[in-house]
Amino acid sequence: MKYETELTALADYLDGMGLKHTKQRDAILITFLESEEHVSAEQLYQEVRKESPNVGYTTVYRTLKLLVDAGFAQERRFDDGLTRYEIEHAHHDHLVCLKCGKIIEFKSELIEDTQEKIAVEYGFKVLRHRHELYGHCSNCDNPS
Amino acid sequence: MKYETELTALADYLDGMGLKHTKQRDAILITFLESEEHVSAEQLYQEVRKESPNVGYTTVYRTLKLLVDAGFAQERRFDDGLTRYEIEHAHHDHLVCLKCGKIIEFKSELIEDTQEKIAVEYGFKVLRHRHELYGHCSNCDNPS
DNA sequence: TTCGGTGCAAAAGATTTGCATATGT
DNA sequence: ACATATGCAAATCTTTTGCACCGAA
Repeated sequence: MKYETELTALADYLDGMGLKHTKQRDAILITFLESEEHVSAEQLYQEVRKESPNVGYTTVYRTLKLLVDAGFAQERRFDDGLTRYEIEHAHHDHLVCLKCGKIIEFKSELIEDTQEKIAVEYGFKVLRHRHELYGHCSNCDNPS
Repeated sequence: MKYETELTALADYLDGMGLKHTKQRDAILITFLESEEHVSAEQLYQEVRKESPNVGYTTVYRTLKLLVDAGFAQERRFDDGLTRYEIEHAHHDHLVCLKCGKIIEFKSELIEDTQEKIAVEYGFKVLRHRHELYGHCSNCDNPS
C-alpha cells in the first residue's frame, strides 16, 4: 500500500499522544503527500475534497497544525500573506519568482555556517531560519 | 526644521507623480521617521493619532504603500502574520527572538555574495531577499 | 461510555475597497 | 472646477473558535 510508512508513523504519533485515528486525518495526510510542495491550506482543502467531499475546512487547518506538531510538515510564509506547508526532506531555502510564482529550492553550507557564526556573535541561539531570494527566474527574465 | 529633507523629498515625489501634498501624508511620514524601526500599520496609526487625531486607518495603510512605492520604506513580513515597515538605511537582515520579540539586525557580505552566486547558478535575477534567524536572544536563553 | 474530533457557521484579525465628502492644485 | 485624497463603514481574505453532534477507543 502506498504511503504505508507515513500512515503508520501518523498512527503511532496519534497513539503516543492519546489522540484519535480518523479517516479525515489519513485522507489529509495522503493528499498532502501527493501534493506539490508548498501547498496552502486552501489548495489542500480543494484537493482533499476531490477524494473525500466530507472533509471540512476546519479539519484541514487543524490537521495541518497537527502534521506540523508531529514533524510531518513545516510551515512557510512567503510574502503573499498566506501560509504554505511543505515536507522538508532536507533543509533548504527558497528562490521565489515574483512573476510566475515558481519556487526553487537551494542550500548552501557556507551560508548556514556563516549565519551560525553571526548568531553566536550576538549570543543568539537559532532555532530555525528563513532565507528567501525574490526576483525573476530565467523564464520570466527574458521579456518577449 | 526637523525632517526637512525627507518632507521635501516626499513633496518632490508627489509632485513628480501628479499626486497631492496633504497634511496627513506629512504627518504620517514624520511619525514614521520618529518611530522605532519595524512598525506595523496599527502601531503607526496609534502614534499618528496622538498628534493628529483626524487621520484615519485607511490613510495610514494607503500612505504606507505610497512610502514603499516612493522608496522611503520597505515592507517586512515576519512570522507573526502582520506587515511591518522600516527604513532600510543600509541593507541588513534580522535575528528575531521568539520569546521577547527583540529584533537584531545583521549583515554579512559573505552571505550576500554567496546567495548571489547561487542565484546566478539557477539563472535567477534577485531583486530583493529576506534572511531571518529565529531563536532565543541572550537574555531569554538563560532560563531563571 | 467517554473524550476527543468534526463541521458548520460565526468570530477574529489584518488589510482593502466603495462611496460620499473634503481638499489640493 | 476638477481630480485626487480622505475617512467611515462595509467588504475581503485567511485563519481560528464556539458548539452541537459524531465516532474512535
